[in-house]
Amino acid sequence: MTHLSGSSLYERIYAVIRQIPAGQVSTYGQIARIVGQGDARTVGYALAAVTEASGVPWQRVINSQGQISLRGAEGYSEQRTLLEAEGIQFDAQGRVDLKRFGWSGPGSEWLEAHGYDPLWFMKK
DNA sequence: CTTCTGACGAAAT
DNA sequence: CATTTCGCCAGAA
Repeated sequence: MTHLSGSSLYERIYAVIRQIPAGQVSTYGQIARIVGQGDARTVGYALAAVTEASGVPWQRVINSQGQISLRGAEGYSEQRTLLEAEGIQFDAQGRVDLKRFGWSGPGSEWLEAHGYDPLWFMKK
Protein backbone atom coordinates (compact mmCIF):
# COMPACT_ATOMS: atom_id res chain seq x y z
CA MET A 1 0.00 0.00 0.00
CA THR A 2 1.02 3.54 -0.57
CA HIS A 3 0.14 4.62 2.93
CA LEU A 4 2.69 5.07 5.67
CA SER A 5 1.33 2.29 7.82
CA GLY A 6 2.46 -0.31 5.35
CA SER A 7 6.18 -0.30 6.09
CA SER A 8 8.53 0.22 8.98
CA LEU A 9 10.23 3.52 9.68
CA TYR A 10 13.57 2.26 8.40
CA GLU A 11 11.96 1.05 5.18
CA ARG A 12 10.41 4.47 4.64
CA ILE A 13 13.81 6.07 5.25
CA TYR A 14 15.37 3.77 2.65
CA ALA A 15 12.59 4.59 0.18
CA VAL A 16 13.41 8.30 0.38
CA ILE A 17 17.15 7.72 0.07
CA ARG A 18 16.57 5.64 -3.06
CA GLN A 19 15.14 8.81 -4.65
CA ILE A 20 18.45 10.67 -4.41
CA PRO A 21 19.91 10.83 -7.94
CA ALA A 22 23.55 9.99 -8.67
CA GLY A 23 25.71 13.08 -8.56
CA GLN A 24 23.74 14.63 -5.71
CA VAL A 25 23.85 14.27 -1.93
CA SER A 26 21.37 14.63 0.92
CA THR A 27 21.87 14.92 4.66
CA TYR A 28 20.72 12.85 7.63
CA GLY A 29 18.59 15.72 8.84
CA GLN A 30 17.00 16.32 5.45
CA ILE A 31 15.93 12.69 5.15
CA ALA A 32 14.47 12.81 8.65
CA ARG A 33 12.49 15.95 7.84
CA ILE A 34 11.08 14.40 4.68
CA VAL A 35 10.03 11.20 6.41
CA GLY A 36 8.53 13.24 9.22
CA GLN A 37 9.49 10.80 11.96
CA GLY A 38 12.60 10.14 13.97
CA ASP A 39 15.55 12.50 13.73
CA ALA A 40 18.95 12.75 12.08
CA ARG A 41 20.30 10.06 14.42
CA THR A 42 17.55 7.69 13.41
CA VAL A 43 18.56 8.06 9.78
CA GLY A 44 22.15 7.32 10.74
CA TYR A 45 21.03 4.23 12.63
CA ALA A 46 18.98 3.09 9.65
CA LEU A 47 21.92 3.56 7.30
CA ALA A 48 24.24 1.64 9.61
CA ALA A 49 21.89 -1.30 9.12
CA VAL A 50 21.79 -1.34 5.31
CA THR A 51 23.28 -4.26 3.43
CA GLU A 52 25.23 -4.20 0.17
CA ALA A 53 22.41 -5.81 -1.79
CA SER A 54 19.69 -3.54 -0.41
CA GLY A 55 19.92 -1.19 -3.35
CA VAL A 56 20.09 1.83 -1.05
CA PRO A 57 22.54 4.49 -2.31
CA TRP A 58 23.90 4.99 1.23
CA GLN A 59 26.92 6.93 0.00
CA ARG A 60 24.69 9.84 -1.03
CA VAL A 61 23.85 10.75 2.57
CA ILE A 62 26.37 12.94 4.42
CA ASN A 63 26.10 15.28 7.40
CA SER A 64 24.77 18.83 7.41
CA GLN A 65 28.29 20.24 7.33
CA GLY A 66 28.89 18.60 3.98
CA GLN A 67 31.22 16.02 5.46
CA ILE A 68 31.31 12.23 5.44
CA SER A 69 30.26 10.85 8.81
CA LEU A 70 31.64 7.32 8.64
CA ARG A 71 34.01 6.61 11.50
CA GLY A 72 36.81 4.44 10.22
CA ALA A 73 39.28 5.49 7.55
CA GLU A 74 38.21 2.55 5.36
CA GLY A 75 34.58 3.52 5.30
CA TYR A 76 35.46 7.15 4.74
CA SER A 77 37.56 6.50 1.66
CA GLU A 78 35.01 4.05 0.26
CA GLN A 79 32.22 6.59 0.49
CA ARG A 80 34.35 9.39 -0.87
CA THR A 81 35.51 7.28 -3.80
CA LEU A 82 31.93 6.35 -4.68
CA LEU A 83 30.81 9.96 -4.56
CA GLU A 84 33.74 11.28 -6.59
CA ALA A 85 32.94 8.64 -9.20
CA GLU A 86 29.51 10.27 -9.49
CA GLY A 87 31.06 13.68 -10.03
CA ILE A 88 30.78 15.01 -6.47
CA GLN A 89 33.66 17.34 -5.58
CA PHE A 90 35.30 17.72 -2.16
CA ASP A 91 37.16 20.83 -1.06
CA ALA A 92 40.49 20.94 0.74
CA GLN A 93 38.75 20.36 4.09
CA GLY A 94 36.98 17.27 2.78
CA ARG A 95 33.64 19.00 2.49
CA VAL A 96 31.00 18.93 -0.24
CA ASP A 97 29.30 22.17 -1.24
CA LEU A 98 25.66 21.40 -0.46
CA LYS A 99 24.54 24.49 -2.38
CA ARG A 100 25.96 22.90 -5.48
CA PHE A 101 25.51 19.14 -4.97
CA GLY A 102 22.68 19.10 -2.46
CA TRP A 103 19.47 17.27 -3.43
CA SER A 104 16.32 19.40 -3.45
CA GLY A 105 14.14 16.53 -2.23
CA PRO A 106 11.60 14.20 -3.86
CA GLY A 107 9.09 15.60 -6.31
CA SER A 108 5.57 16.40 -5.15
CA GLU A 109 4.16 13.54 -7.22
CA TRP A 110 6.40 11.05 -5.43
CA LEU A 111 5.42 12.47 -2.05
CA GLU A 112 1.73 12.17 -2.83
CA ALA A 113 2.13 8.68 -4.21
CA HIS A 114 3.76 7.61 -0.95
CA GLY A 115 1.31 9.10 1.48
CA TYR A 116 3.06 12.38 2.27
CA ASP A 117 1.54 15.84 1.99
CA PRO A 118 3.60 18.01 -0.44
CA LEU A 119 2.28 21.17 1.19
CA TRP A 120 3.55 20.09 4.59
CA PHE A 121 7.05 21.19 3.60
CA MET A 122 5.99 24.80 3.17
CA LYS A 123 5.46 25.32 6.88
CA LYS A 124 8.94 24.21 7.86
C1' DC B 1 12.22 -6.07 31.11
C1' DT B 2 16.81 -3.12 31.11
C1' DT B 3 21.12 -1.57 29.04
C1' DC B 4 24.12 -0.68 25.40
C1' DT B 5 25.30 0.91 20.94
C1' DG B 6 25.52 2.93 16.28
C1' DA B 7 26.54 6.95 9.32
C1' DC B 8 23.45 13.21 13.40
C1' DG B 9 21.89 18.24 14.16
C1' DA B 10 20.51 22.63 15.98
C1' DA B 11 20.75 25.80 19.56
C1' DA B 12 22.86 27.54 23.61
C1' DT B 13 27.11 28.59 25.96
C1' DC C 1 35.48 28.06 16.43
C1' DA C 2 34.95 24.09 20.52
C1' DT C 3 31.65 21.91 23.85
C1' DT C 4 27.44 20.58 25.75
C1' DT C 5 22.58 19.20 25.71
C1' DC C 6 18.87 16.74 24.08
C1' DG C 7 16.04 14.58 20.71
C1' DC C 8 14.09 9.30 21.31
C1' DC C 9 15.06 3.79 16.44
C1' DA C 10 15.94 -1.15 16.49
C1' DG C 11 18.41 -5.22 17.51
C1' DA C 12 21.57 -7.82 20.47
C1' DA C 13 22.96 -9.33 25.23
